[in-house]
Amino acid sequence: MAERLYREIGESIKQEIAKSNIKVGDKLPTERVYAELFGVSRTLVREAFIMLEIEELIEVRKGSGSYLKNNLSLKANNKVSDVGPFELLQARQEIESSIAACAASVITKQDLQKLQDILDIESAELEIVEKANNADRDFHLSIAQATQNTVLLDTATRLWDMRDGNPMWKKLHARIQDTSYHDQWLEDHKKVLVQLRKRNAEGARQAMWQHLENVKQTLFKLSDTDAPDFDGYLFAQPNS
Amino acid sequence: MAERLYREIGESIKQEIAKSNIKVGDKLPTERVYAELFGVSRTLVREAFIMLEIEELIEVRKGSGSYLKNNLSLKANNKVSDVGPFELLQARQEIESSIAACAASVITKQDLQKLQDILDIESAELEIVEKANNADRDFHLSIAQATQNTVLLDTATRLWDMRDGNPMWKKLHARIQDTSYHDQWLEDHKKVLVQLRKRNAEGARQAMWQHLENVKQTLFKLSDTDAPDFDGYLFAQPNS
DNA sequence: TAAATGATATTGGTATGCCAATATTGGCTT
DNA sequence: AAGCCAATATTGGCATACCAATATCATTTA
Repeated sequence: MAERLYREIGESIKQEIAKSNIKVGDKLPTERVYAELFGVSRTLVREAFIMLEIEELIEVRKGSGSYLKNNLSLKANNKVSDVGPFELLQARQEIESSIAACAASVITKQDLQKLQDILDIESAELEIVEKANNADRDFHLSIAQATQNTVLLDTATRLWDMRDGNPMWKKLHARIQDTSYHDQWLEDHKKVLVQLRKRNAEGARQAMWQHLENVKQTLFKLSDTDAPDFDGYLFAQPNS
Repeated sequence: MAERLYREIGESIKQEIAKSNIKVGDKLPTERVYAELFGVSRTLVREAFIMLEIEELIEVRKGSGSYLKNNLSLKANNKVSDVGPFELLQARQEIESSIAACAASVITKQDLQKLQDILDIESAELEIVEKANNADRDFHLSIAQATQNTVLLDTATRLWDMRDGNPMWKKLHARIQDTSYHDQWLEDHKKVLVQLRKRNAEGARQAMWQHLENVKQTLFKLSDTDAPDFDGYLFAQPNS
């Protein structure tokens, strides 16, 4: 529980909008109306409106009212949890290796230093799962950031959000924590950094590709040997 | 102006966090502290916190406090309209060429036929801008679909939504409609399809890369010659 | 001494009230 | 009758005050 109330109100408002026949550009009921409708204070409705505003669903104009900005049906709430870990890994292998190649040619000394720092943390905190995980994510996303292309960073972030929000992945990854595969991956990361230092685009692409190939193989073995409950998530197996 | 104050406060708080040495997981100063610091009411700070919470930057716990959830520096600006056309094209070049390579090895006969049909439409309706545009999108997204990887399709769709929702891109693209660059691009598309038919991954990658390179060059010329208002959107130029 | 407990402080949660910007209305002028 | 303008209503913006959950700490008790 402990869901924040403004989120609930926000979702309720979305439903109300969906039920009504409000079109894009139309004016919404006022904050006061929703407040009375839901039996809460206007403050809460206002907070919910802020949420919808940030989601670019509505536009708020002082003294005038609030207006529907985007079509609610295009929300495209991708069921993150429906994506299999291997399908996601396959996509990451394609995209992140390209990102690594792209980063290699434009990466700055500061970025390289930052990556080195992250690797230091990673090797120091290797046994603390939480920390190692964060360092892992930081390493990959920092490379995306080094491309100086916000779209690439945005895309990579999205892929990692998919991973972290995926229950299947958590289940799979939980099995690894005892083993020492993190060592292997740390070595992979180092190899990637070496290529980035050399500003070798194809080398970086290859190193990142191999790294994610290793991750795929590792997880595949684990899911294959003692996890029959991953059937149906294997359609995008390694080396497809 | 008319910027909503809570956004300003939110950005200020981000700066404060950046200046401080608060790490992920650490507790942030309380709402009251920020309120006094900025000389505003706690309500506003609270609204700013909601914004940061939705951005998944912080986590708010009742009675306890607010905590840094994600690394501030890795947060991408998801403001679609803020992304320059060339930055987006650069990302598409990286990602879509990888997608083409991936598709080449798993593409089905049906997919190939579908692509052929789209190209037929494209060449038939070449002069009808709207139709040509749709066919263009269909061609690219169908390739993504051919990978049989929903994450890749989702990513590609996202990139095209960014394009179509971008006012700058519309402005740029409007200049093309009179010219016959679509011919060139149709030829590019045909070359991509040839490589896909051969199931030549590297060939498909190269063809798609070259296609988007051509698009970049074309748009770059146009923006360079008679569109001084695209300054600031060119930081991700071709061949960076 | 250490664990349990209850009082107190801290912190986010919610409601109410007034302010400022905008929209609407009604009367006046032409 | 049409258009302008002022009075008024509507609506979101912001601040203050009090509530509830959590944390902290002093006291008690085994």
